[in-house]
Amino acid sequence: MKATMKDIAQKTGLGLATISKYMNGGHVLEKNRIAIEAAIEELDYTVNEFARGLKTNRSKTVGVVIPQLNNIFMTSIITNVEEVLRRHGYGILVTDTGKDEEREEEAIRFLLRKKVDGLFIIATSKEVKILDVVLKNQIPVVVVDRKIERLEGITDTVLVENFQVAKKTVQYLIDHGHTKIGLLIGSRETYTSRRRMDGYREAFKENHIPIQEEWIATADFTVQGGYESTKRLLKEKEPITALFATNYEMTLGALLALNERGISIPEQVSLIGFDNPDLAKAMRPKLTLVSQPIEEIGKSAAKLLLERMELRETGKGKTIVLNASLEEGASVLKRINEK
Amino acid sequence: MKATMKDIAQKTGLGLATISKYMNGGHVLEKNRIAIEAAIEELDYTVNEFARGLKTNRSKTVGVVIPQLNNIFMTSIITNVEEVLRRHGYGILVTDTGKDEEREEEAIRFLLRKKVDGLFIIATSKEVKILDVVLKNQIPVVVVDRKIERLEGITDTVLVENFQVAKKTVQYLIDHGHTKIGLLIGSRETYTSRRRMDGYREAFKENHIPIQEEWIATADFTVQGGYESTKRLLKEKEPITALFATNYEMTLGALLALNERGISIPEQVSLIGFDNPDLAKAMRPKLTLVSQPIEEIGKSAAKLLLERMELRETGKGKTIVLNASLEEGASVLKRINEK
DNA sequence: CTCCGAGAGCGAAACGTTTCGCTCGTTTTC
DNA sequence: GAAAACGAGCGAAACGTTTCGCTCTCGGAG
Repeated sequence: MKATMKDIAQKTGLGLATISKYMNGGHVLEKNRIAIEAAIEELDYTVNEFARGLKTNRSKTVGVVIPQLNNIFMTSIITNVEEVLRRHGYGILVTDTGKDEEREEEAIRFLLRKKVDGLFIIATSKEVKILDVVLKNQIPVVVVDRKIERLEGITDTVLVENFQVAKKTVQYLIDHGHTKIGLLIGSRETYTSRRRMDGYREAFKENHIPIQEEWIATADFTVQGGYESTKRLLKEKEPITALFATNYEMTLGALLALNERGISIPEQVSLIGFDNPDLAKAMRPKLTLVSQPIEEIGKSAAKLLLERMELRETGKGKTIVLNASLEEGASVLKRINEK
Repeated sequence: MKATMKDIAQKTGLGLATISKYMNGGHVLEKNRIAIEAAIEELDYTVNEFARGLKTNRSKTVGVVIPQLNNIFMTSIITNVEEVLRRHGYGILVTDTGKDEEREEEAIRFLLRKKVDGLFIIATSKEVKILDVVLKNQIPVVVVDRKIERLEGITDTVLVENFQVAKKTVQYLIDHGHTKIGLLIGSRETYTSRRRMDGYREAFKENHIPIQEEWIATADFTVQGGYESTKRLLKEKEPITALFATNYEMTLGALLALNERGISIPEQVSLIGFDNPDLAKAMRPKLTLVSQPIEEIGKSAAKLLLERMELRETGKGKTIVLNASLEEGASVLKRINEK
């Protein structure tokens, strides 16, 4: 039915090995090249990836393990990873763990069976034990966004400097006279959330300002969570004067809640958001926010993995730390007569 | 290195064919079954999917072609599709076309090379000519959410009844005394947007109410677009009294814009949103919205494709049309003294 | 007691590549 | 001008499955 290399060899009068060589970018005589190309065109030949894989043991496919797909940050990373990899002939097999540790393990096992050449993971569980199996199979892994402590120095990692930027952001609020600052984080277990929270705490500590634990709200990384937590924060006895939301969805939720309550930004409550500069710029007042280099995260991770796969290394413990930046808008009020 | 069937055969003293039979769910004698399982365990054997694929010509992988990943509707579908397919041993190869027709074609060609067993597509271009090649290769295609007219009766399709629900929604607004109704759609080219817009027009027509073209705003399916378009609508000379946003992101954008302007819902402007009942329920006032059966879309599409792949059919032109429903909240005001 | 059929197991031939170790002819080098 | 070096092409042996057409065994029907 479908044409094979043998057919091309027959048609051109060349040997099988020569066709194979051509198909893999090798040099053949000009006249043979033309003949081969003509035959390919005529027979509509394409390499059979199964046979190729059987010989080379590469699928030209990588796995992506993500906690949940309902989140702009995650999907932006996927988009960028996909773009870079596809350009290099790699497809991405996406799996969603639904933030469940068991499903995470299942997903990775599944990808292993599918013979992926490499793996990206934004981890759900702390240890991700199953990754040991992956590494034993010589499959390179790039850990993205959430560090897996026990694998430091073993797998490659791409992270954002969350601690410093969070600290700096809170410092910025403190410098503007705020001491009652709400914080919206995803959960207390997630690496990035913890880092951001630690930065928050550190800023308070350095300024010798006491923290109220109620100011720290876990909002599940969702719009809804941000909305509800913000409402809760507004009801606290010690009313906050500023709010820092640590992802895009929670930022939207906070905005909705504040607006709905008729609380003006920044006059009554100052707000600092996260990600998505486009929206922030369009808004009035222009939103001050922490901007992560989302595109770069995906692209760096992709390039790192590509390199490992090309060289058939499993990873060298290289860690790329990217900086997020605080982009000043007009959503933070300078409080003068603070007491 | 890695164990093969031959090793299992050797270890158990059985023939290769018997092991293969076992691996594919065939019956073997109890004592052999035990021996095989022990050997598999001991040698840590797994089937080599490349070799299997070479023989069977199936990759147990399907392609997913999506216009853009930054959209809850799209990602929810992927999530559901992935869940169902993975349970059946299929992986999903996700490609993002970035709403570009050329990239859409490229993506499909790419998936073809990757030897996917089936394809889901939420189409970017109107014709998607390249699908002819896919079908010629006997690969079943399920068209999701956006009908491809020329393939009616050829590929299977899963759609939402957009026209009726949009008409009904607008009728609902009209019944509540609104005649100046803004509409946020994604673009004028997209199938779903057109259907929703047609429903909107039809409702006006049936009620003999004139439409102002300026009320129809294209907002690119994004929060930002919804936000900006809503602001624009609020500035029109003929001020709208109601707004219908036709996806989740644009709904959020509209909410932001309305709240920011201090326009109370529903007293000054009534709002009907789209998708994501969770947020809608949490909000005050509870948002009236059109709810699409997102989970069902993904699951139906997945089941449909699974069936085709199992039976090695390429599709029979079956169309599943799911109903969206109007869920009443408190974000629409009944205008009494309309004139 | 014989015969038959079902069930289990087997051997070997594919599937379509890549790659190793050759040969052969042409070009370069001293 | 001979030897060496090089580039191009080739044949054949893998890679690890599935599957076709067998054989063999055993139990039950007649």
